[in-house]
Amino acid sequence: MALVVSIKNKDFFEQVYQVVRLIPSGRVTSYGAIANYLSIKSAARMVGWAMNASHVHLDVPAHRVVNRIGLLTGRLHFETHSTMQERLEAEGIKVIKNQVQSFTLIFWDPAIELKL
DNA sequence: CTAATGACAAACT
DNA sequence: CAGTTTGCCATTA
Repeated sequence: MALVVSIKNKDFFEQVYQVVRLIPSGRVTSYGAIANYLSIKSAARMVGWAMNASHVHLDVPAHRVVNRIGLLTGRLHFETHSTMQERLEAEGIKVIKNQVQSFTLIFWDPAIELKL
């Protein structure tokens, strides 16, 4: 299409999508954790950027990705401002005021879960 | 190439 | 403790 975004950027985004797809149901992770796993720890913003483009990648459960304190900062980018929370609650994750409850308990760190 | 932006994060005031 | 500033790095204009 017209918005095929240049040509090669996929490389970076694909890695982000791959990790996000591996997030188990009922678990969440943070942008920074994913960035860290991809060896770009200081570029957590890039992960969020990839999520923004993930709208065409329906396999990417972007709702399981929140910021470092478990806040659903990306909810505004979903279909509605409540889609993200509803999907999380559908997986058994309690969300109050856009904040994931027991965040540290359901936090899924790829650097740890996917380590060799 | 320069400047601006962004679904973050850590440091600072 | 809440709000502001800076760093980070890829993408876009």
